[in-house]
Amino acid sequence: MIEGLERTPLTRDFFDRPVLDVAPDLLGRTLVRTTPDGPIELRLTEVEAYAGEIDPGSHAFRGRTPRNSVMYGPPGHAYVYFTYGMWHCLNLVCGPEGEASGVLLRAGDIQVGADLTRNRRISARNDKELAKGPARLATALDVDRALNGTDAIAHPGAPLSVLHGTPPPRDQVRNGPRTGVGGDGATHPWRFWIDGDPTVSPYRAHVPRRRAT
DNA sequence: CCTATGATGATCT
DNA sequence: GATCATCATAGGT
Repeated sequence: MIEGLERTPLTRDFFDRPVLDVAPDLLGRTLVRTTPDGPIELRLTEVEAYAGEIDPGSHAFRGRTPRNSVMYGPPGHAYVYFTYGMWHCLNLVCGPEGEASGVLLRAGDIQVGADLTRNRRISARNDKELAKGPARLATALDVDRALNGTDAIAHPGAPLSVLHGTPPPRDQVRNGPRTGVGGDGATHPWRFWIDGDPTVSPYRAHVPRRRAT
C-alpha cells in the first residue's frame, strides 16, 4: 500500500461503474462529512446496491419521479430520501448518468468527530451504535434532504467527500439479501458488509405492516 | 437475547 | 389510502 493513499479522494470514474462492482468496493472507504462544527469521518462497513429500473427494490423501479430524480443524474452525487415520517437515508449514485443506480450507506465506524454526533444519537449505548443502520448513519452525520444532489466528489472541505480509506481483504467481504426489501427484490443478495465488524446492523427481513383498523 | 408495535409524514397511485 | 431501503422502546425469555 502506498503511503498516504488512504486520504486520496475517490474519483468520478470509481462511481461510474456497474453498481454491483462499486457497492462492495465502497467497504472500508472513508466518508467525510464536513459540518459547521467540524469534520466527521466514518469507515463504511455495510452497504446495499440498488440497480436502477430493473430492480424491484429500487426507488427507480417505477421510473423517474420528483423524489428519485437525483438517481438519474451523474454518479458520485448524494441521493437523500426521507422515510417512515422521521428518518433520512444516504445513497451515492453509481453507474452512468441515466441508469438510476445507487448504493445505500447502511453502517460505519466513526473514526473522527464522534463527539459531534452524540447529541443527535442520545440512544446509542456505545460508539459502535452511532452509525449502525442507515437512518442512524444519516442522523449521526447530520444528513438530510438539504444534501440531496450534493456532489460527493468535491474539493476537500465540501459537505461530503469519499476518500480511498483502507479496504478490507476481499475474503472479509460478505453478501446476502437486502434488509427490509420484500417482493421480487428480496432474492437479490445485494447487501455487502465486512465480516465480523461490530458496527454492522442486524439483518431484518421485510415485514408487511398490517393496516390500522 | 428476542419479538412486537407505535411514531410520523412524504410519496405515489 | 397504502406503502415505506427504520428506529426506539417495552416487555418476555
